[in-house]
Amino acid sequence: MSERRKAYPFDQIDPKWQAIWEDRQLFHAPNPGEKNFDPAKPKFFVLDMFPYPSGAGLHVGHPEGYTATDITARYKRLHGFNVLHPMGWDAFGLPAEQYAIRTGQHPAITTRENIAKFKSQLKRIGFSYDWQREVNTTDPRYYKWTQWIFLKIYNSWFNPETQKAEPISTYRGDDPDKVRLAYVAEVPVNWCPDLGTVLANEEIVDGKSEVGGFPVERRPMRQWMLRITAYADRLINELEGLDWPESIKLLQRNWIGRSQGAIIEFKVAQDSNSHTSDEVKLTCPAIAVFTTRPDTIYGATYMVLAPEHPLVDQVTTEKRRGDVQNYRVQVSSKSDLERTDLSKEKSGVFTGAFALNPATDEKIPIWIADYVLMGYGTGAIMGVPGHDERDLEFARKFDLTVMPVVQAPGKTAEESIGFVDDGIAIHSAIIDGLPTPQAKRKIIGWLQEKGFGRSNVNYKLRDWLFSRQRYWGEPFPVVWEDGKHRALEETELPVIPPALEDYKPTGTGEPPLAKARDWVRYSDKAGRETNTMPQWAGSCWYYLRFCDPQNNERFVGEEAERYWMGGSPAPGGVDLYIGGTEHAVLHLLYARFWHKVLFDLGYLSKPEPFQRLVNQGIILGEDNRKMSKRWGNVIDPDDVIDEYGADAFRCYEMFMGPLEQMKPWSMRGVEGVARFLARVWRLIMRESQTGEWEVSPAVQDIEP
RNA sequence: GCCGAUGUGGCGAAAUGGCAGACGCAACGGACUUAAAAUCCGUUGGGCUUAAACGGCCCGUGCCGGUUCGAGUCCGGCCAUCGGCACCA
Repeated sequence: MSERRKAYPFDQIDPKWQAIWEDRQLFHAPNPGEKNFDPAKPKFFVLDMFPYPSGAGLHVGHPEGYTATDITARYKRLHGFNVLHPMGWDAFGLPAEQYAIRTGQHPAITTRENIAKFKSQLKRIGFSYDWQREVNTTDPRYYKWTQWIFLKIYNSWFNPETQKAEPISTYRGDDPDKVRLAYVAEVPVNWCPDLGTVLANEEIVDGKSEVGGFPVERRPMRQWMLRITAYADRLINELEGLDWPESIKLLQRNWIGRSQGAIIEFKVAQDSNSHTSDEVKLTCPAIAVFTTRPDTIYGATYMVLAPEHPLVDQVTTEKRRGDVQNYRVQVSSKSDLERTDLSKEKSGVFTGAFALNPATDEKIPIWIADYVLMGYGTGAIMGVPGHDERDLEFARKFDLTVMPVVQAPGKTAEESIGFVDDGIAIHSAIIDGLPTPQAKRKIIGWLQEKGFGRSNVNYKLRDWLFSRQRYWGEPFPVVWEDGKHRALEETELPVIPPALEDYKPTGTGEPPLAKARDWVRYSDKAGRETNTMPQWAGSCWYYLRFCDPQNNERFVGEEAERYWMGGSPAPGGVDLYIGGTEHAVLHLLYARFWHKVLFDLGYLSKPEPFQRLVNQGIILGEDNRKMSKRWGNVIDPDDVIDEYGADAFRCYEMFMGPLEQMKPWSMRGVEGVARFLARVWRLIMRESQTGEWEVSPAVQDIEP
């Protein structure tokens, strides 16, 4: 039984043209200085979010965005652009390492095999990538430069005067280690016992690890941090000129979470403490709070510290010490997840201490409660139950004084309780009668004058926790000597990880690299840093490497960078970047941060990497559920191409509906597209008696 | 709770403010075939008019209102679904 004849002979067409593309290297984009480079052509940089080459191979979601960029690339080439359309591999990562733990096979081998599979699948679909520019983040020739960029970050500080990163040599203070953009800190981190590593805030979803969904706990550990908070304002402001979906810009703005407000110092009332001594008076003079509503200070009738606040022990009275300790233990035993889950109901305990409201001079009680988070602001708040929902709920539960100090339009003072928007200040002495914005300005001025406070901007964004206790990642180009860290010289790069027999996490938080004693030993006195960088490191700059992937002298050549990333008069940077929304606050924020540091240091032409961003939607299974082995609804692109060919596959990917939308796969839809293509084919071709395709007699040359 | 997106046939969907439903799926009818599959051709939003066909008419883009000669499209207010954030002071 011979194979059924294909209505459209894609089995002949696909390989024929793919071989021709390959032979003639038709999709290679020449760099300035290369032969065939035409300076008259404008450039166009079309980028896909490069994949992690997993063992499972491509799924139909990958080629959706890739098809869209490929169409754009081909269109732009035909319109006379020099088009940079590259592909590569974000290949450091957990699955290869976990496979290594199970089988002992080195992750580099697994990675090489997976890349080969991905690459052959992409070629079969017929994408017009410039394969001469392929990059792989796990290649020492690539991560040498990832480490080099880390050195640049380490050897820089953020100058608040210029609002720019500068070489650390320009820093005039006494201890440069305090201001480096890469620094070591003992901080409460997200420790994931199942993964045996710490994770960044951005990698935690609902109190669980984004990868694997394992529980995450807080514990203090010594870790490498990157000072991304220094760039908070620029990361918000410079979103402005970008052609990105509004929703993604918003996600980033919210994640950075800028709030304009004031820090106000509340003195602890001296006679409030039964065991008050001179010592306490000296060591515990005031508690700082952050508020966005300094104008409501006359309504601050109590104060709350986070249970973990360092001053809790000092202010708590002997009588209340037992209750306070119990509450703190109770809170600390809850995971972050439980803490937010059970948070509907307010809880807290009185410390027995009182603070002085600087505006009213009234004594107000100091409580601790877990609705105040140590990680935000100063870890302490002034409670204004009249004009904050949470404070009102707390005050009602514990019977604290509620006072209206902002009058809502058209309401009486009493009716204005619970009003949280801008209104008119009442019962507020010096700011009485002022609308909220003026009241804020005036009270901040007054607080500043009296030395009680100052205006302040606060961010939700935390510094980026940059070290991982893993094997399969970039080693840090850092050594430790006498308890101090020291960066290696550029000439010592790349730092290549040691061969290991056993890749297992130690479980203690000590990285697996620590097991390689010989490797760790750098000199008689110095030992290597054994943490590795997170997977995001490689993807933070891969688009730059695509501009000049084989350069051994520099992370990217100056001329190549200017040409592909500069792009005057166009806005510059990557002209079109397509990928999923899942990277909205991860890759897309981190990459912007690195880009800005390199820009400040003079290595790049433009402050932003990705000018235009489009998010593709998720492709669901035929049953309208997310594709997953569990549901058995996963579509393998190879199967589709076997049956219908690359053209039908690609056409269907684009035919399904708007790129940005979430939508279900349909095999019948693929079939329909295939029939459509066959009709187009037969407009020109017909099958002869012997079964050969020949030009239809209906098609004739016409004399011009 | 806050923010964002979406809402059009039986289904996936299309439509610079200008003939709503292109294209595809499914369904139905037909051609080819001994027959079926495959393939090809045709019909297909709802209703009325007509013996039937042709033709003609009315109603239709979640709901209510507005702007406009004209609204799926623009504006205001609801409702529903999906997604993100969520004690952020």
